[in-house]
Amino acid sequence: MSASSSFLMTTDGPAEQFDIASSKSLRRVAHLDMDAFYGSVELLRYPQLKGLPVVIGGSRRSIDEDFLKLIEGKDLSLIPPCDFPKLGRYKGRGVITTATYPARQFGVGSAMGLMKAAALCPQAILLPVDFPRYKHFSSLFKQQILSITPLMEDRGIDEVYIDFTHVKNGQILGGYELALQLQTAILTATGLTCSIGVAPNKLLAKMASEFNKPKGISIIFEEDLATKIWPLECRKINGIGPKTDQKLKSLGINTIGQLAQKNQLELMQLFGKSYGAWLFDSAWGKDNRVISTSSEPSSISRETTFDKDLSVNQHKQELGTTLDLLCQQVASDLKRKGYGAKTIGIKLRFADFKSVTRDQTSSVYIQEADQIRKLCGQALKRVDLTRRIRLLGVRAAGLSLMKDLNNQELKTQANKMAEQTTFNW
DNA sequence: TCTGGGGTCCTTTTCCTT
DNA sequence: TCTGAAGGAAAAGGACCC
Repeated sequence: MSASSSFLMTTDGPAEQFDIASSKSLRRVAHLDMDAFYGSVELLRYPQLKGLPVVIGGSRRSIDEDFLKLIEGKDLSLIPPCDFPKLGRYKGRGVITTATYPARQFGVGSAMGLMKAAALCPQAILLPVDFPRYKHFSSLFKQQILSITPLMEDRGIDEVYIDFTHVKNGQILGGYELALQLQTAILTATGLTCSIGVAPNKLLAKMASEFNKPKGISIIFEEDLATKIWPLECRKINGIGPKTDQKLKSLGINTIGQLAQKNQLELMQLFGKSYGAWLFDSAWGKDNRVISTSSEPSSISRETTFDKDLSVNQHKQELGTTLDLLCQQVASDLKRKGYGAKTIGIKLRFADFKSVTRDQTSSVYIQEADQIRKLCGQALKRVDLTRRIRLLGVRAAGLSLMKDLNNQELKTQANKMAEQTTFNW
C-alpha cells in the first residue's frame, strides 16, 4: 500500500533530526485521516459503483424508504448500477454530504445543494447517508489504532490525533515506521485506507496528513517550516475558515509565510487579542496543545429543516409536533448518555436563512422531554414569530452527569419544574 | 435552486446586582 | 429615588470543523 507513499526528507535526512544515541525522545504527533471515508465505506458493499459518479446525502425519509425497497433481500454487490437512484430524479431540499472523485469532476462537492448538484451531474448515483454504518467502521479503525498506540484523541468520525512520542517505533524515521504499521493494520481490519502526517505538534501534523492523500505518509520536522509550510495558502491552517481567509487576502496575505512575516501586535489589533496571537503562532508552526484521550460533551442538540418554510399561523400543528419530537429526541439522547442539562436553547432559521437562538436556564438539572419542552416554550416567547420558519432546533447545555447528582437534589428539581408555565404555538 | 446536522470555542451584548 | 460604574453571569451570535 505504501510503496509509493511519500516521505518528506529534510536536507540532512531524517536520522539526523533526533538523537537516538542519547535515547532522547522528540515530541512526535500524528494526525490520521481516513481517505474519502463515507464513500469508501459505501464502496465496500457496492463495489460495482467504483469509478462511477456517486454522491451521498440528501437523506429524507422518502429517499431512504425507496432505497430500502431497492436493496431489500438482494446481494448488494450484484445490484446493477443502472438500478440505483439517480440524482436527476430527485426533487427537494437537502445537501450533498460527500461526493466520490468521479462525481467531483462534474463540479459536485460536499455541502452543495442537491438541486444544484442534480443540474451539474443528473446521472450521478444518489446514496442515502448511513451514519450507523460509518460509526461502526469508525470504531473498527480506532480499535486498531488503540491496539498499537495508547494515546489517541478522537477528532470525529474519520480522524484522530495520536501521540507517537513514547510509542515503540514512534521515533524511527520521524514516525514513518509506526505510521506504516498503522496504515497496514487499518487496511487489514477494515479494507479502508488512510493518510497520516507526523510532526512536532497537532497543527503541523494535521497539515502534513493532507500532503499526499490518499494513502500518504508525510513526515515533518520543525526545520521544514519555511520550505513545506510557508508556501501553503493560509486556508490550510486548521482554524482559518473562509471569513478569516477573505480578510487576510484583503490585507495582501495569501500564504502562511506572508502571515508569519506580519507583526504579531498588528495581527492582534486586526483580529482580536487571542485570535490574532493564535494566527501568528500558527504561522510559525507553534502549537502546544496536548493529546486529549477523553472528553465530555458540552451540549447535545437536535435540529431539522422543513421540506417547506412554515408559518406559525398556517402550520401551528406541524411546528408543534416537530418541537415535541425534537424535545423527545434530546431527552432520549440525554438519558442514553446519562446527562442532565440546566440550559435549554432553541434555534430558528428563517426563510431568509438568518438564524436566532434563545436560551433558557433552569435552576435544576433536567432530562425529561416535557421539562425540556416547557423551557423551549419560554424561550420561544422571546422570538418574533411572524417570519416563515425554515429550521427548528433544540439544544441542551450546561450538562452534568446525572449519576453525580444525589437523589435529594433530583426530588427538589421535580418540584421546582412543576411550577413552569407552558407555551403553545 | 440555493445553502444539513451535530458539535466546539470565542467574542460581544445584555442583564442583574452591588 | 435616581444615576452611574463595575463586574459577573447568562444570552446571543458568529466562525469554524467534520
